[in-house]
Amino acid sequence: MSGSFRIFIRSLKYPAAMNKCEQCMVKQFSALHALTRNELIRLTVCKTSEYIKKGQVLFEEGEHLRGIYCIKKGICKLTKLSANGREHIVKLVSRGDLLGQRSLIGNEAVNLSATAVNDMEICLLPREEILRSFENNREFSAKVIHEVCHDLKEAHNSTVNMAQKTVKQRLADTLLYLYHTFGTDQDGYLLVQLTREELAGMVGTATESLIRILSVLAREQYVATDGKKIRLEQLSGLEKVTLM
Amino acid sequence: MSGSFRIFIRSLKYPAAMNKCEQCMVKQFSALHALTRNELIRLTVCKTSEYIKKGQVLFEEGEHLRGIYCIKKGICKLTKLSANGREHIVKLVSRGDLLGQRSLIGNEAVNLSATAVNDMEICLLPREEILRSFENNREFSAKVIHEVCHDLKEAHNSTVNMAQKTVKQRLADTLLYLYHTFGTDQDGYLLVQLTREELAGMVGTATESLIRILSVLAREQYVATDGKKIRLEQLSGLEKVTLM
DNA sequence: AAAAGAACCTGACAAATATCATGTTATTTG
DNA sequence: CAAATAACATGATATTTGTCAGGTTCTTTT
Repeated sequence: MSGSFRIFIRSLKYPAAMNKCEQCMVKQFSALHALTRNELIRLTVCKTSEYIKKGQVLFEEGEHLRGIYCIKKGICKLTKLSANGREHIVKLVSRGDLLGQRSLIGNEAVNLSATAVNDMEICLLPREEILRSFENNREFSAKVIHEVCHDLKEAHNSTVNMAQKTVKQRLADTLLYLYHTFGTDQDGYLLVQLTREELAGMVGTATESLIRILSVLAREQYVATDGKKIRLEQLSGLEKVTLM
Repeated sequence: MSGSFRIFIRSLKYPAAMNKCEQCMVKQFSALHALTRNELIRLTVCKTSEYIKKGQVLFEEGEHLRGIYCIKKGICKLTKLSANGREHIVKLVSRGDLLGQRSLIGNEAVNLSATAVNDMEICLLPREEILRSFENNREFSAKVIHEVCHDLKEAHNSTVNMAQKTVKQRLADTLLYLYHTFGTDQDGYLLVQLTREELAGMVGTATESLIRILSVLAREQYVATDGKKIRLEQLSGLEKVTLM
């Protein structure tokens, strides 16, 4: 009781309350949740916040990061340039996700490029500070490792899907993924709006092929499109498509 | 007869020297290298050794492992059954590699099946003991995590390759991988001998397609085949193929 | 509001890959 | 060793996907 009173007083004195890691709601979605109050306070003073415009690049394949990014707002695509010059989207990350843990832990250059899909708000948590918590806070490191392990599992699944499924199946997979991960607006349209080229980059196909097959799914009543907006009409039908 | 009797006596008195983790050379290739003498001694008493015949299954997708496997001898394929019933080979592991770290750390069922590609010798290091070292031995856990991070990077690369490269390019990749990872015999033939079906499972294609394209590479003088044996004739040529 | 550029779409065709059928050669097994 | 089985190989054909070329529509800029 008296504790929360003190906190209230302090937040009056330092009005930039929204920028304090201790009070940031976003951390509850990631390993940062395991950080202690002290660690968060230390982070607050050394982190930097950034606004990233849609289309802007956070970092590119081969760079060395200065820390890990915590996404407060917006969605970001992690891509890799293929030998034939196409941009393959390996993963989408959004509010609450961390970026760059693998490179930090592995002490390597990043393997993927990160580009904002819409306007973003992110914090850069410096390398040294995060590594310190990683060393000293067992719960934090366990969560980070857990996330990496989960990513690895997903990546293996994804590899097999790319190798064994048809474009139509992969598109159905991708649409269901977007639906379940990012949800829909009031009218049932997917909240993430990707260009056809980006969708093709996720599915792993040529843009023309993607457009064609999306319109096949529309003709078959599984989805409805309205410009860039896509609505899934028959989840069960799409799920059947993914299994052939 | 008297020989095996003596061995029997000795194994009672001095539990078979070759089976002591402290003296096992294989560990130098993996994170186990970081274990202390005491940890190794504890492992020696609780680990179990197994001989696995070619074709035998170590574990299957969905199982819960009782620990991690350390491969002393032989090669093992990690596979995943695709929706269309094909067996996709996600990775090959061999002498010195560990198996099941991800599942152990993530505390999940394994995502892949493991099958011996040739006769193997493995040790099962029980879950509790490994987890104890993982908790208490900083160097060990760091190495394990490092390995998982490396696997993740590889898996992402693999996903992009599956999505963006042609079968011919992927086959060239695979052959070069087998060459660099497992080497060749005196005559220059690849040491790992996979069936065409297994090769197809690595490349992610139909067996017939694999056979056809392998023979194209042979016709183009990049490789020479002699039954199951494959020799890479022009590394630089194959490397060019992988880049289109 | 016109112009420019990006995104979207479709047709025609080519290339890559899968599938089915069938035969041959190795390898394993009774 | 013969028989059975698995592995390998190739042709014919169907299907899937990519590429190129030409449009339309939407968005942004001037």
